[in-house]
Amino acid sequence: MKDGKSQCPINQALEVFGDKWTLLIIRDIMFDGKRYFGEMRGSDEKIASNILTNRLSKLEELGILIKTKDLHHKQKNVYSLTAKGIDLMPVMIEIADWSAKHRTISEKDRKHVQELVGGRRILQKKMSAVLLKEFETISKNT
Amino acid sequence: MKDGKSQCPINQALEVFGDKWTLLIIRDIMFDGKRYFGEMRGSDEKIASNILTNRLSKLEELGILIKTKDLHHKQKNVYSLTAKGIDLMPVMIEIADWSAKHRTISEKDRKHVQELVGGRRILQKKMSAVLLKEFETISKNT
DNA sequence: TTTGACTAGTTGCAAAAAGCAAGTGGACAA
DNA sequence: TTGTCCACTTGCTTTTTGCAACTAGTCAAA
Repeated sequence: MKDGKSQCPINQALEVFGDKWTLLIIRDIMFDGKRYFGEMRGSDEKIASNILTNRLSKLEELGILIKTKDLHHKQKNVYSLTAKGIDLMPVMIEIADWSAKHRTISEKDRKHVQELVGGRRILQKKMSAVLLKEFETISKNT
Repeated sequence: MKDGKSQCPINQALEVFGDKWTLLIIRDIMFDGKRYFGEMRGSDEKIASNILTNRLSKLEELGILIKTKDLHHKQKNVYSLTAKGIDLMPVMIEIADWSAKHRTISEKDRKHVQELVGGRRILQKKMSAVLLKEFETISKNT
């Protein structure tokens, strides 16, 4: 235990996403195809812009996402998941599956979760590959 | 969306454990065999007693754990996971697996995580069954 | 049966984080 | 050049967290 912080795997993960907002941002990019600050700001949960700025920069520092300039709109940044971020997909899916079983969610989401869980291997790999390709493309151009 | 709260499965879950402490408490019970207030208070992360009280009662309200009296020590309470809490095991294991891959954890923990992930079906089912039996026993006596 | 340690909490206060609304400065399109 | 959109920033209030001290019931031993 260094810095008074435990090295327990659960605690190590919670130091990254043990808060109300971080996983919602990752969800926006991973499942909802959002890439811009404004798109994420517009999500249902209505994150405040200062918090969003804070979380995006933390996630960038941690190497979970990368920020690049949009080529067509200079004032816009594109946020994409890195491999480290994409690897959170199984976590996200298990969380969603638990919610589908024990919390109130919409029928549409229930179906979506079922697909992800049922076709875990196929669909999940496919989605991961798409995201990873995007990340690699971006990495090359920077 | 009711009460301004989104029904997204990720958000629904985060309303339960989207904070720094809740999953650590569940870890203590699920993997570390802790059942008493004092045991959890003594964990490496040093949760404050008022926060622990607060989280335990929230988790009880949510039906994720139940609080019963210890028969041999009247002043002690026993906290056990319900089926709803036990169902968080896949989430916990995926989180631990992600940490093993991307964060700093001890060799001992790494091995433990490997066992859990590798023998997912067998070991996980076995552990779930033990916890569930404990829960059922307790449920009958109350 | 008194003593002292242990139990699960509670209380009060200070510090940190979150939430809100308004503002900023650069880019863009007309 | 004017107005709009963009990603933030700033200042302030409210909420949450963290800390330390305290309480009341329980227990085991003297």
